[in-house]
Amino acid sequence: MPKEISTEATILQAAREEFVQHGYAGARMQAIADRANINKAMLHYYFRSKELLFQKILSQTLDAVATIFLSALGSSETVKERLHNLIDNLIDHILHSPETPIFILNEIARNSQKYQSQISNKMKDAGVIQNFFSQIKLEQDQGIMISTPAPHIFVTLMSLIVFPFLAKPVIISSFELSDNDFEVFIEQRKILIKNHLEVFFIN
Amino acid sequence: MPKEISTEATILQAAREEFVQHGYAGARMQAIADRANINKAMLHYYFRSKELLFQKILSQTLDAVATIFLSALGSSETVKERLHNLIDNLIDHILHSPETPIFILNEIARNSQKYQSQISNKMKDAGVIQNFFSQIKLEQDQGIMISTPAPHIFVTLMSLIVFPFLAKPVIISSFELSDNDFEVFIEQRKILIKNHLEVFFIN
DNA sequence: GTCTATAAAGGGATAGAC
DNA sequence: GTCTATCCCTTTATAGAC
Repeated sequence: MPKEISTEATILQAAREEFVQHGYAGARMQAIADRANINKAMLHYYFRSKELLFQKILSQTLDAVATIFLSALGSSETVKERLHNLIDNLIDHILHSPETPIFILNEIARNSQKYQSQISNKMKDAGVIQNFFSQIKLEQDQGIMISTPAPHIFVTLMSLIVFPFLAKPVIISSFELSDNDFEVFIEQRKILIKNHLEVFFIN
Repeated sequence: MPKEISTEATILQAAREEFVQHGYAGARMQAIADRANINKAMLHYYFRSKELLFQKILSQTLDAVATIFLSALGSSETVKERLHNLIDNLIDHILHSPETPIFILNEIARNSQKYQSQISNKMKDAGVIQNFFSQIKLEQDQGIMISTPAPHIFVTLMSLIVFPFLAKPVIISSFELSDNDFEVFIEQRKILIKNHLEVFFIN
């Protein structure tokens, strides 16, 4: 059944664009239908309601991010190597779909109790974060890393990686950058962030 | 006319909470009226429309933030002193109304062309940022600071300050913090961020 | 599976009495 | 200034023909 899959995929892509751009409340089923070149009735035929369609999109988005965290932090490399992987892979992912961060943070900030479990499940999956934090503790005990608490290290890293995308419109406007300039700016930050992380390591 | 001012102020406070929590599209005039213990008609009596009421709130919010930037970055102190002021004052302001960042970034991200001018005007007011960037260039020439481009320094700082508030729901959930734990976490970051900034200075 | 037409509810805005 | 009632457009969702 190639036709059905194609239609469903088209809808999902259209819905992703609409939800990500306008948020749940601002998204319009009519707009999704227009983007997908079908009519509204088809949306309800494939996905029962706006809410269910949204859940699908959010779930997909969280899965994609979780996969990156899992593969970067869940390896058996050193902390520094894992962090460098996370920097490169997460930034590349967000460069490819730049609205991911604001989409995730927004809908969670506005409806935390509702999506709390989804986030927790995906992120805590296989206990990767806990495992990673143990590795940090280990390297701190070995004198390879300084003793900053792991949550602070992690939040610092995420701040440096994610914030520029959240503030993209302000950055572009303030520094008068084109979209291409912005990508260059972000590429430069990969190196800058890695340099920053050196403060957590001895030597 | 003490009564009118009080009612207007009550509405503004109620509107701020509703808009900040749900965004423009998700906010409901009925909900604002309920929060203010009045009826919908009164909202339209004091502020003609939802759009105008929203503009008032956004404008107030941007003004408050702009004032902090102006006073911190516009002084005649060294770059380091100005940055330390910005860290302390901005974090204190956001601690007091934690939804400020997501409110600003969101509505701008989703409607950049519309509020572009507002942001630019407030932020570029009196050319404070440009003046501050000149001071950075000066201290770099004097060998006090390393030669990282000013925009990167600025974005790095803003990332470290603002991101944790944007990700608050995720942070609270991931590290199982209470609201009070979170405030402690943020207070710790004031020092941590200042330490981080040392990488931009010689010695 | 796909369409048109329409039901049903939501939500911003106003009229008009007091 | 404040309230009730109501207008009317928007938007989600469904019925039913093809």
